[in-house]
Amino acid sequence: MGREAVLDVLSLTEDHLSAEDIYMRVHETYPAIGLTSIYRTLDMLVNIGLVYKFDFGDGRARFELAEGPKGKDHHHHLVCTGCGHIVNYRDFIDEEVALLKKTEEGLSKKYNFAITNHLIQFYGLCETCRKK
Amino acid sequence: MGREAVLDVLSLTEDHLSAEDIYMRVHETYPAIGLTSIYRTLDMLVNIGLVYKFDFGDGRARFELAEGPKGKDHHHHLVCTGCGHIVNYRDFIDEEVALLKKTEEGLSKKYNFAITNHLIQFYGLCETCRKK
DNA sequence: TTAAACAGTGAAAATGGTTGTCAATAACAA
DNA sequence: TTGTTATTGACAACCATTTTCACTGTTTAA
Repeated sequence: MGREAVLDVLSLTEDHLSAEDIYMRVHETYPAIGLTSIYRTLDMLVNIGLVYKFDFGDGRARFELAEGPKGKDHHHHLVCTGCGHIVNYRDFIDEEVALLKKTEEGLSKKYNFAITNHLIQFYGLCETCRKK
Repeated sequence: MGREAVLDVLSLTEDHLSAEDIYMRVHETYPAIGLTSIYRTLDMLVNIGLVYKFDFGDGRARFELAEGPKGKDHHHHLVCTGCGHIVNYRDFIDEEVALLKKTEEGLSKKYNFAITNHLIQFYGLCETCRKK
């Protein structure tokens, strides 16, 4: 089963890998694996909450390990619309999360939603792309 | 030119239309239009900032009119992962935006980004989907 | 032990939103 | 008119993802 292999690959990087990125890395140590299984495994990992699936607008889904039990590694994203580079930032998170929690409660009540997740992303141009 | 037609369609709804949704609606009053032109026009409108492009995870891009000059209609999204229903909420926005602005400044400085945009979405289950 | 039911797998084909190509036409300039 | 350029839509190509399906190994039941 490739579950372990996929989790290993994801735990070794800060990058946001696409399904094919993951496939290629797993393939190195486990050449029998097929792309289909990668998709299947990712789908399953996302469903049980071990992996997050993101869409940064470049036409392919990207994956990252969900943070541990205490939410230690929680972060948000800063996306360069020029080159696609993504920064995981962990500053400001505390304030953001506090506000989000408050907002979440208000929204839950008003719109009768059971909120399970949130997404915060900033878009802009990184230093390099700004100079072009 | 379909620019006006596309903007008209978008200004008449609170929904988040896909390219094909827009195509069908424009087609009613402008049957000569082709889907290619819709994509081209949307691309252009997104580039000049008149339209926002979103991805809510259902495999197709969705579009909405950018808010007016004073940002009067600014809102964030509440997405039901069960049925895909999207709520535009305008409550809590003031606090959120204030914090975002502050965060934006910090991130800009620290990571040397020229931030142009942000995205906030909450995910969960709407009342109907929760009962299933 | 044997056979049937079942779960897991990868290759290949299918799907479907989006993009690219290209010829036709319109708009404009010389 | 003639040449140049910009817009357009039909259609083909693209490509990430999903579906199908045959094949395998494993468990279950008798």
